Amino acid sequence: MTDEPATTSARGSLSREKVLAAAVGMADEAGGAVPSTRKLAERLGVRAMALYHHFKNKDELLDGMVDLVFAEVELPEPGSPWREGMRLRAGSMRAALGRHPWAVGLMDSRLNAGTATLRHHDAVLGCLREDGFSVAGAAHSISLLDSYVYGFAIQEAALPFDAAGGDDMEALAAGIMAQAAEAFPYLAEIAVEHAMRPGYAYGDEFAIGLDLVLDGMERNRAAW
Amino acid sequence: MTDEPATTSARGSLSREKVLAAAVGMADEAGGAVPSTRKLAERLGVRAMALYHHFKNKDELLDGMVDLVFAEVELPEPGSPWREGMRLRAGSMRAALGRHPWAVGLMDSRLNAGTATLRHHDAVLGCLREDGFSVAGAAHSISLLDSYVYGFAIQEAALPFDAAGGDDMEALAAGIMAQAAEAFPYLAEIAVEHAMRPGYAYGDEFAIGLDLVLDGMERNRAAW
DNA sequence: CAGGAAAACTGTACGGTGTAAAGTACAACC
DNA sequence: GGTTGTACTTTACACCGTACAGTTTTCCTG
Repeated sequence: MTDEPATTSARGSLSREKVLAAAVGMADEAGGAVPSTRKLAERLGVRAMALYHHFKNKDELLDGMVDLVFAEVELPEPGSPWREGMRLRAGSMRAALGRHPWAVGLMDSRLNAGTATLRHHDAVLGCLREDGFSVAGAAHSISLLDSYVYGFAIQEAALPFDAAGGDDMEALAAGIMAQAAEAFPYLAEIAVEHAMRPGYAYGDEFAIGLDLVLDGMERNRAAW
Repeated sequence: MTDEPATTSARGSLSREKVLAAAVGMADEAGGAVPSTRKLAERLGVRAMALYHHFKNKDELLDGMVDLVFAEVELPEPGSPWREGMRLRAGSMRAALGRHPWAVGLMDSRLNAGTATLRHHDAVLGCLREDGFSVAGAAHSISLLDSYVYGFAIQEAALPFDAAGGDDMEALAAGIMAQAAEAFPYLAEIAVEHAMRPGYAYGDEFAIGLDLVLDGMERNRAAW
């Protein structure tokens, strides 16, 4: 008379993939935070320590989650022009990090790259190499592009709640004003004349900076 | 009768500044991690809860630590040419983040900017505005530059131990090779022909990307 | 089919974290 | 002297990751 057929949990109910999917789902719901092992286990109808049968430790779980995010990023099609490829993957990466803001602070710090991560970097590199970039030029380009995309994602994720502009922005600006309006005249200026303007959305800056970077790459491609 | 504090841990031995200085020092020693409230208190010869008399909570302490890092960043001198100013502050910011790697993941996520932080941003903005950038152009430039500098710092901080190149790099490359040498040909190529070459140091990429960005700003300055 | 080994999951526990709440000692002012 | 306020301590709670030692369940072998 084992009392509960209610909450499933057959022996083989768990798996690396299911755990990762649940973890990503919970992190997405929570916004910026990865769930604790106990909460994650509870969601899966299991005790916390059961997770450790599929992951050596939490770090390994985070590695898997990050790899799942990389897997969502669209890669340049083989043979496509480098500029299109780079724009596609940069936009897609930003979108993925927007969907999974908890991943922004994790993408870089993972030491053990998963296969989706490696495939990702290999594809980006390949797109550049096959369209005329030297090895060194591709290295410069990747460093620059990754820095820009990650850095932008971080700043975007740090915005007060959403990047659509509006009341949050005004609240922030009001806070700055309150502290010292005249002490920081240029901050005040940009707040009033730029960030608080009706159609403003910080996200629009992404394409502007990206185009500038891509232009620079184009100009240096031959010399590098 | 102006008695001096005879006992080591006199009543007024603690202060906001001393706590912050100790916290930054401990974080620097530890490398990537901010100390716990208990460890920090122990270092200060005090119990953990004493800290809460000077900071509302740990987040406020982190705000203060980040502001201290911003205070270390050199600002463009008033009236200096924008390109020099931007190069100075970008390099100085990267250096500061190199000295305080624990700050890299914190700079952005702080909601309450301190006065050094506000002064920093105001000075950078001012340098651009006074040298011919429009409000919008300055906004584009700041977004781009900050994204690049933060993003680069993050990637640099995530490198296995130090950015000087050498054995760590080879170990990493060996790991990739072990996983799938021929599956990721471009990764293999760049590892062998670029990253593992004797004089290589990832830090050198910083100036390359920065110059490209500054060139782009120069080119767009009038149009923005 | 028996039985044993391996795999999957649980129970309990430990040392760590941030911090709420209440208590204690001391300084300064009425 | 008494009051009040400040600086600090004590204690406690809820939560975290995870080591370690069970307890099943499954599956392979004889």
